[in-house]
Amino acid sequence: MNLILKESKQHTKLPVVMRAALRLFVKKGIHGTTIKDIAQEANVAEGALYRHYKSKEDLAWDLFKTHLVKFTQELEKNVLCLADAKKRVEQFVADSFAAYESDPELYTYLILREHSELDKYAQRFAHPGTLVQQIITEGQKKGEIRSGDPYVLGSLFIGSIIRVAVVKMYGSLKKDLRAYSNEVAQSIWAMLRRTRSE
Amino acid sequence: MNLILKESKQHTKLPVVMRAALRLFVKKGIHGTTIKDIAQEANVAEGALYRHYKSKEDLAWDLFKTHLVKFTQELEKNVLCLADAKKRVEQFVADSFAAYESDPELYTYLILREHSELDKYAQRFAHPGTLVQQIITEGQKKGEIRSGDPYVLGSLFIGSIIRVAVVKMYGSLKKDLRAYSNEVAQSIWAMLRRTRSE
Amino acid sequence: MNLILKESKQHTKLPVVMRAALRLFVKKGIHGTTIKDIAQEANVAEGALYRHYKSKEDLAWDLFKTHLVKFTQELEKNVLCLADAKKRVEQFVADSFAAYESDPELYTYLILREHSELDKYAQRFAHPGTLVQQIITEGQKKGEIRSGDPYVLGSLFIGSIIRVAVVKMYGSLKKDLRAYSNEVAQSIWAMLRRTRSE
Amino acid sequence: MNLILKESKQHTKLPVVMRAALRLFVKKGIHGTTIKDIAQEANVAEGALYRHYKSKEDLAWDLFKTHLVKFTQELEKNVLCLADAKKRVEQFVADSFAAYESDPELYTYLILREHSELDKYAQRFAHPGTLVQQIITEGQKKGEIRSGDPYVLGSLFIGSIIRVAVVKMYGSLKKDLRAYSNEVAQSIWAMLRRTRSE
DNA sequence: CATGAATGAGTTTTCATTCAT
DNA sequence: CATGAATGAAAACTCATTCAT
Repeated sequence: MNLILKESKQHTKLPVVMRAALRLFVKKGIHGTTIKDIAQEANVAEGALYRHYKSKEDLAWDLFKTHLVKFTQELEKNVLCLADAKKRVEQFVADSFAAYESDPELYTYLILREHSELDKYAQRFAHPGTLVQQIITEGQKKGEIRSGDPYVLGSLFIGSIIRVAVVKMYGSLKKDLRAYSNEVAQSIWAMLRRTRSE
Repeated sequence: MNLILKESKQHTKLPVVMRAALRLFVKKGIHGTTIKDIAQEANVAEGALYRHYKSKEDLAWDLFKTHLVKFTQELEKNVLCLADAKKRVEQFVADSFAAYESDPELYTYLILREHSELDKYAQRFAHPGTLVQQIITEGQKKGEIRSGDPYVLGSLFIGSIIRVAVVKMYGSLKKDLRAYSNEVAQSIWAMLRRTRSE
Repeated sequence: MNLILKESKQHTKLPVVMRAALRLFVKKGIHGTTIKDIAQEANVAEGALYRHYKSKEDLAWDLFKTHLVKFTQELEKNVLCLADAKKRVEQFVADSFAAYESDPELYTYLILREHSELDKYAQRFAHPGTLVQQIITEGQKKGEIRSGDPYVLGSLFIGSIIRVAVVKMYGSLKKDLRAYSNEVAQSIWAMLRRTRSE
Repeated sequence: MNLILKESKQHTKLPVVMRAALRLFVKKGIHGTTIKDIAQEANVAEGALYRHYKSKEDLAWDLFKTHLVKFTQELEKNVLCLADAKKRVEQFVADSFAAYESDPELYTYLILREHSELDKYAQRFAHPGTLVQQIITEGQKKGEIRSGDPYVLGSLFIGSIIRVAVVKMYGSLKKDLRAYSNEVAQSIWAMLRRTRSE
């Protein structure tokens, strides 16, 4: 039986080695995690990892890319079918928080790594930031979203979401993130919407 | 002559070794930077670093702690003397962006703090998040800021600021961050302020 | 194949790395021996040592402790079954010299224990000195051994044995130490036994 | 004022740096003691040591040689003027213990180092072992001391003395060593003297 | 296909010694 | 002469990767 690709029982979808690596990457960082650490956590021999991943970096990158791409695609699918900018924001927030709660470890990894070594590679791929830019520029064209540098508006949008997840991760927020979806979406919308004064 | 603690010419205040380490930590990460790298960048021998820092981790942590504490204190000094919540938000944003522009390398380091260890220790020290909590809870008491979980509101507040800086750092924002202070502050305020409907 | 724990051919019982370390520790001292030295002497890579020993100190201490404990246990087994104090002394000396000749390198290491740290730890373990105290106090109770501070008598006992081994080690004694067992035992007994005058 | 050669106040005769080095050498071994350690203990700059000693090894060796030679000469002066073997043994023991008590740190150093790196150099110089050999061979010629390998007899003689000092050093003997002089000398003599049966 | 001991290059760290002040 | 920062060579130690079993 293939020990490496066997799906771990505790969560859906991640092979045991990926799960082990993920847990450790989140806890100690990619560089701070050794192959030996991963092998022990996964109850697998060190050498076995190399049958499936070219290197530790490969594993880290694969884990990052695969799930960021997947998440981005789901987000696009759910968001772009909506016409209304406000609805899009609400959907984006709801999906993001739902994704976080479906696998906090995984999304913590995607979020934390977003500011790091992996970032430079990430630029090449579709990621939620791209979708946010699209929501904003289309919303501005339609007069739903106020004028302003789309990167600034996008930062308020994405920064808010990321930070809520980070604070949850550090334990200051006790409830399931989905409980905050509406409040957060309304707040973000308050920052983005066109006001009378415009 | 003390080569290590001598202030580097290119920026205010940072000793040459700190400056070199900072530059490399931001570019390649703490783990990705070797002692040899730092020594070369600073034009000193490797061993010289150990006269001033117990280890590389010690240097990284010292760099982080010292400046985060300093920044937090300045922020508190400038913000808490203001009574009005809106003014406080404006001052907080303005100071944050001014700080970033005074030394983008340093503030990038403080923001990214890639090393998860740092976060753990960071909990023990005052940091801007604490101040944000204070602004929000005091504002709520005085009826200036809308009700809601202070950690959620704080996340929207701080997340927005951090993200703007990160996006600037990656090059998507071309202007000096101070040019965005007012816009960002107003956006954050739009989201925090008590609305008629309450 | 485990190169480290594989028993070396030249002597009984010691893994090759232990043997190599032992030889070098005796010749050049613990501090004077480098990991590289040991690795070369044992024909393994430097890194290989760390799979089995946490550090050089760990190896040195393990080598010391393991064999001192083992030697002490054998000594106790052979000595305490004898009732007569004189017989016990004879057995102690004979066993000590036999042990030395079975592996002069190893027993030289145990005797020299140059590393003062070792002594500190050594206090926690049973060692031949403890047995000597027992022989003396029991002998005094039974009137076989003269009165006097047991630590003084024990020093005469153990000091004599150690010194004979040291002198042999330095080359001044040519014969196998076992050839001197009887003479040394009788001499020690002459120092310990109760005399008429008491 | 010369800080290095200035005699320390706490004991007679040793310059402060020697005293500091001695204390540390005894506590942590020569290799375990760094120049920085010595400089701190002596309240002197690191570089200052090199004005008086070529190197740390030089200092260690100088400390060893000077005092071992001096002690040996005093011992010879006091012992060789006596004709009687028994008297010589008594004098030897008394002088040895008196020396130890006059400066336990120094004599501990001489004794401990006797089994170590310094030993190989020590062979070139007169040391107490040589005197012991002389006492024994002359005593055998005159029929005062029993026959037997002089190195064996010498080992019993010297080993006993050294061990008593070591045990005192480790704290098991509470009284001043001079209180044991007579007992130890008589014991050694009991073992060396010619018996009727010969 | 799994194992885990061994490798060895790369890193961190130490510290005796030098030397500018 | 004293100082102590700097040097740099030599250690100690780490760990991704390989490979014999």
